[in-house]
This record gives sequence, structure tokens and C-alpha cells, in this order.
Amino acid sequence: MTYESILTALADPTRRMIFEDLRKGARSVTDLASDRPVSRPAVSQHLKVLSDAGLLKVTAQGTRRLYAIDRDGLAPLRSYLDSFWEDVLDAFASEVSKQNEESQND
Amino acid sequence: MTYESILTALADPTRRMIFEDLRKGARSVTDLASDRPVSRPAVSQHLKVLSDAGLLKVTAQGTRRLYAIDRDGLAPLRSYLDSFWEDVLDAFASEVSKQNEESQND
DNA sequence: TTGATTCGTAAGTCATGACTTACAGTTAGT
DNA sequence: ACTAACTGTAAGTCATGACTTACGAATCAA
Repeated sequence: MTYESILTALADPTRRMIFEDLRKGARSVTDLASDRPVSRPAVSQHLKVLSDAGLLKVTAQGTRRLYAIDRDGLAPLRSYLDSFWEDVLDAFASEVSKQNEESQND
Repeated sequence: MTYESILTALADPTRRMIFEDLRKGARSVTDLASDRPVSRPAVSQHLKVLSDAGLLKVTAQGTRRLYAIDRDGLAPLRSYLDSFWEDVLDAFASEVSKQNEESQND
């Protein structure tokens, strides 16, 4: 939900691999674990972190659980980056105006 | 430089606080450490991580070093998010077309 | 019901990294 | 040259979290 949890979720390399595997479409836990050199419970724990961050959506299918990327999951992080961009521009503008005042006092 | 290093850099709470403090403008190491409940060396180490990730630019000023946000630093992470958005859309489109094929076979 | 899959979680191990103190280097002022 | 102020780094401690194995729950087929 928050950009903090998204950053924490995507900071781990293994979690990023899993997340990027889901680019191609929904997959099950065992399926995801078969590719990587980690155990199935490890994948399950990573999926929980990604889900809690709002990055995944789950659909039960018999005994299997299909995990897929939630299209709106990355939105909070994107907004965070955007807000930063604006603040930096503001700081830059105030710096310019300050230098203008200083040059006037010469 | 890479989105991986940016994610790692921004994942730590203390590092995020430091980074967000720099929104208002450039500050020195001692200045940044005076606000937070961490030692000055800790801040210095965090600044190194942020700098290595390309998020900061440094300007020497006497014995002091002024750290400021690099405006282009977040660009790789932004591109990463954008590429993800496109991939998810592609997967969604292929899923739609697959369902169309299945409905045709009914 | 029994067995086979698939999955989540509890418990425990171990490595990573965030923090501290101590030390060394650099610059400005007297 | 000496002192003071500011900083970076080395070394060591400690907590967090990523991983394992073991176990229990849920679903489907026989």
C-alpha cells in the first residue's frame, strides 16, 4: 500500500526475480520455485511480502494459487518519485532566486 | 546508476529520512546528523550509499561537504517502473486474446 | 476414506548490513 | 606550526531478515 513497503519489497534481489517472472503472466508457487535456486517456502514468504505491499493479486484455482502483478500496485511508488521531482525543482528555483539576490547586492 | 542500487538505497528508513531532508536544499554531514538520532559516521555511510546509487551530488566547501539531490538520479528507477507497466499491459492483452480464442471454441 | 498435490506457517540457523567508537586526513584561522 | 572544525574510513557489535526443514491445512481424484 505505502511506498515504503513497496521499496522494501523490491529491494531484495530474489523478490525482484520473482516479481519480474510474473511479467509474462500469472504463475503458481511451485512453478515459480522450480526456476530459482530457492525452496518453495522461501518463494511463498516472498510472495507474501509482495502481496502485502499491494504488488500482487491472488486467485485460488483448486489447490493451486495463481499470483499475478497488480497493475495499480506500483502507483504509490510512482507518486513518491513524482513528488520528489517537484520538490527538487522547487529547491532549485529558490536557490536560483537566492543567487539572483546576491548578485544584485554586488 | 542502476535501478537495483536505487531500490537498495531507498529501502532503508534512515536513508530515506536523510534523502528527504535534502528536499529543502543542500546540507552538510554534521548538519544532517544533528537532526537525527544517529551518529555522524552513520550519516556519512548512508550518504555514500546514496551517492553511489547516483542520487546525490557533492560540492566541497572548505572543510565541509554539501550534499544535494541529483535531479536525474531517480530516472533509472522511473524507467524501470515504466517498463513494468508496459509488460503488464502486454500480459493483460495476451490474456484477453487467449480468452477470446477460448470463447470462439465454445 | 485414502492418497497425492499444493500451499502457508512455525521454528531455528546464518549472513547481511546498520550502528557504534576510534582513528586519520584535509582545510581554515591564529 | 598549531589548533579547531569537518569529514571519511576501519574495526567490531548486534539486530534484522532471508533461508532452511518440519509440520499442518485445504482441495481433488481414486
